[in-house]
Amino acid sequence: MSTERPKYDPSSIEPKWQARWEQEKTFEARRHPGRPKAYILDMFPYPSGSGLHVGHPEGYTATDIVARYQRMRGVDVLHPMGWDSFGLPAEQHAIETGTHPAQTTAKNIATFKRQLKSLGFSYDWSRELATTDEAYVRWTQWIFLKLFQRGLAYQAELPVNWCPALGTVLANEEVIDGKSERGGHPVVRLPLRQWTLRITAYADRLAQELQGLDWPETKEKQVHWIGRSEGAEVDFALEGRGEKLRIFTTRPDTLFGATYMVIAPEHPLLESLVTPEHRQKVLAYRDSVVSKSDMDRTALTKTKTGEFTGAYALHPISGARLPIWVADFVLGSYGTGAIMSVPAHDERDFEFARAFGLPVVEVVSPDGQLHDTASWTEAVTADGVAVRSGFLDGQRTPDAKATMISHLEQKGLGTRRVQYRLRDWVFSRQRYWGEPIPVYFPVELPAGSTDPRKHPHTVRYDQPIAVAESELPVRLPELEDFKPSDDPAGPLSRALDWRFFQKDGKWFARETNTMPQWAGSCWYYLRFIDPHNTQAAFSKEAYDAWMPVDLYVGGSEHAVLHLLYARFWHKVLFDCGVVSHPEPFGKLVHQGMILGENNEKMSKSRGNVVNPDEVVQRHGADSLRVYEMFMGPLEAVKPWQTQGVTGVRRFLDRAWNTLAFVREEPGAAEAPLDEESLRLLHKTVKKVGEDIEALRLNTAVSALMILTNRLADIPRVPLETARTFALLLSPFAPHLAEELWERLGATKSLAYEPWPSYDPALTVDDVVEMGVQVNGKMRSKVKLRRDATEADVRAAIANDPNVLAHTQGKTEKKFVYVPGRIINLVVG
RNA sequence: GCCGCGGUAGCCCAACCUGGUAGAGGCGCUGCGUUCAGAACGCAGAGGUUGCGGGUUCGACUCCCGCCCGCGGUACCA
Repeated sequence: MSTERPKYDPSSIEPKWQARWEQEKTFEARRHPGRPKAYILDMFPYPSGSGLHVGHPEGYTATDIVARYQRMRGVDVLHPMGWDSFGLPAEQHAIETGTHPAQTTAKNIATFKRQLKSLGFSYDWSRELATTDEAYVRWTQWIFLKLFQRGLAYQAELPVNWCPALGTVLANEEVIDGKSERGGHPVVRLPLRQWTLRITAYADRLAQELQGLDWPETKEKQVHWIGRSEGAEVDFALEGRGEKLRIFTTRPDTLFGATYMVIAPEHPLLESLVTPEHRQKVLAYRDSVVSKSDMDRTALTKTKTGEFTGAYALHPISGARLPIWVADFVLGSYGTGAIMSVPAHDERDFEFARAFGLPVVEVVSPDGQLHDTASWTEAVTADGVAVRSGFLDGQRTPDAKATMISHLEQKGLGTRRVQYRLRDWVFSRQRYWGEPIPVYFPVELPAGSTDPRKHPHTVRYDQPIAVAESELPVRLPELEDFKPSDDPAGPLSRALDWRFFQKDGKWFARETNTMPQWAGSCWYYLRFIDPHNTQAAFSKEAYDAWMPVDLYVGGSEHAVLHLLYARFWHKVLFDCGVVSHPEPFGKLVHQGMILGENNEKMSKSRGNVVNPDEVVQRHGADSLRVYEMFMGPLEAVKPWQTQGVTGVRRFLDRAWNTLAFVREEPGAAEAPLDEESLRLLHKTVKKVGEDIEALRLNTAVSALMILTNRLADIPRVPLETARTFALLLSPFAPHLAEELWERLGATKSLAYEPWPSYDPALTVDDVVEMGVQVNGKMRSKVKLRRDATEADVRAAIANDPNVLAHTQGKTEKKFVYVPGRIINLVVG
């Protein structure tokens, strides 16, 4: 063949087209009146120091394909990218090297941006933003003030995991066996003033408004996380005391089966109710538990532990004396931190009762008969009929619950109550590299003190004052030293000139806690619609033009936290009238993780990390993109196969060799396409379009491969066919497609070229081969027109020896003929 | 334990939604062509009791029931 022809060379084609797109601002999002819009969003990355890994381009390629496809269909597309750039690693790096986190962050962003650009994604880079930008922080703080003004941001004393050696507060996951995961330093549980967001006020809406969303199983995860349970709060009198012990139960119908009470080790009444003779043991037990993190408490305690306090509660109806125990399986942070124990009908209570020899009384019976619990090996938790329960006797469980609650409410002994597993969101971090919380407090100076930076003073944390909107953003102070101190107030407390200021002759102190990394990602999708607005977070026009997000793709590790937090903020903004949809993300897809070649999670320590830069260098961005889509279903977890990339590279090579020179062939413009190839072409146009819309990108690639193989086989490819192919390929391998498009005679980018259409009549074959079964077993095949009649079929198979061999001497019982599908002779 | 997803050729995966000839595509393997030889390329080919057991049906990878295995999430939330 003509050896003069250039080979497919992605290393020259790809930079050429990337430069062209950038220069011509091809992908700047513009809204045209009357056109449909699509807001196609990736979860923006945290720009880590190690750069992009092959997992990033998976979701990004999928959205890019959809974005490019939609543009070709005449849809206005918003497809932005930015950086979730606050975060611990940059701060940790600062502590170790003294490099300012802003510097590290800028450097990492530059690397990420270069890598993403090398993959040819069609982002509108003019909308790039970073959560660390002051212009962005300003509006993050503005939203915080909205929460604060609505009473949804409040301060509370909460126990945290404080590690004095590291000088930091640790997440539960970072504490193992009472020691820090990193370094093994002791960790103490310490109550600390924290900003908290009242997400529980939105619990029901967050659960219910999931219903209309096109989301995967993530919806169930969120519902479970929110964990609504309905029940009652009941007050138990304490023997010999004025106070009551309030408990929460979902089974008020089992009240008569309560044989003892259990309170959490952190219960406020514990100290005062424990009797002198039990005091020592109870307090020792409490101390042993309280120092543990929640994780350890729940993970390590398979067998129940606890102590009797010596105190008794009185049953609100029967007046029976119920011993009060303390045990760590009762959590201080859920419900009221106290329970009534009904061992016959609750697994945990049953276990505890057996461990400590407490009585088990049956009050719910499957058959209404009375049973002896002595031989029971487990609790009966199913619904049944109330027994040994006075006025409830004979009632089914649901009725008994309702009856008991009304009774309690009537007598003033308890109330109906809905309880959530979801807790309010601890929103402050004792860190430097985060958004300052835009709040300050009055400072009181005792006589003789004039300057809180030098003299003793009291900060009135109980009187928080919102920073005026006009003064936003509150910027981070410059620090030389990012090291934590032994003060849990965090590094900002050392920036005295920043922290303390005077106004109208009075001293005030700024909040020294910062926001968690989640804050910035809670609303970035809103800033993308109007990223340069200096008057507002975004304009109403921009909102109406682009919102809501039509497709949101990102990892399922964010299924609960990020996606719940963002929805929460959105709903608050909805209530403020700032946004006009109750939900921000219409359709959500989680891409599956890409494993290493050895089928294990990619990690440096396993030595199985694939670097996308190397793949791009070797085979080009188009090969990487197409391979990642071809690996398997987008949502599936799948292993990397280096040989697979080679296979895709061969496909692109073949496409190049088959199509790049079509125009130079004499007579290409008039060359006819044989009927079978024509049908395949139309089938492919149909399938690729449908597959993109359903995000079945693996099978779309496969369809393109089939078409390529066919075109490579026919003697001459017509120019129009080659042009159609380039358009079909372009969302997947945009650089190669643009290059082909140009070689086939175009002078401008194909980015807005109309997506090819197809003739439905050509997408079905009129002659099909059908299987012929006898009694359901395949015996032969026959080629017939799709619209063949039963008589045609009978004629066609009448003399088929393979069929006759199995029907000879038998009588036909049934003749099944599904046109285009199957023929089945049932004989006997 | 509970919830979710999955199990098809040596490997990655189609076909399952909507039952109808088990195979689209890629990798690997075998043979042939090409080559001094290899790589690349081209052509041809082999390879499966669809995790197991039962049910429904003329017909089950597909639908239903029960189990086994793998992965992810969650874990004493009263």
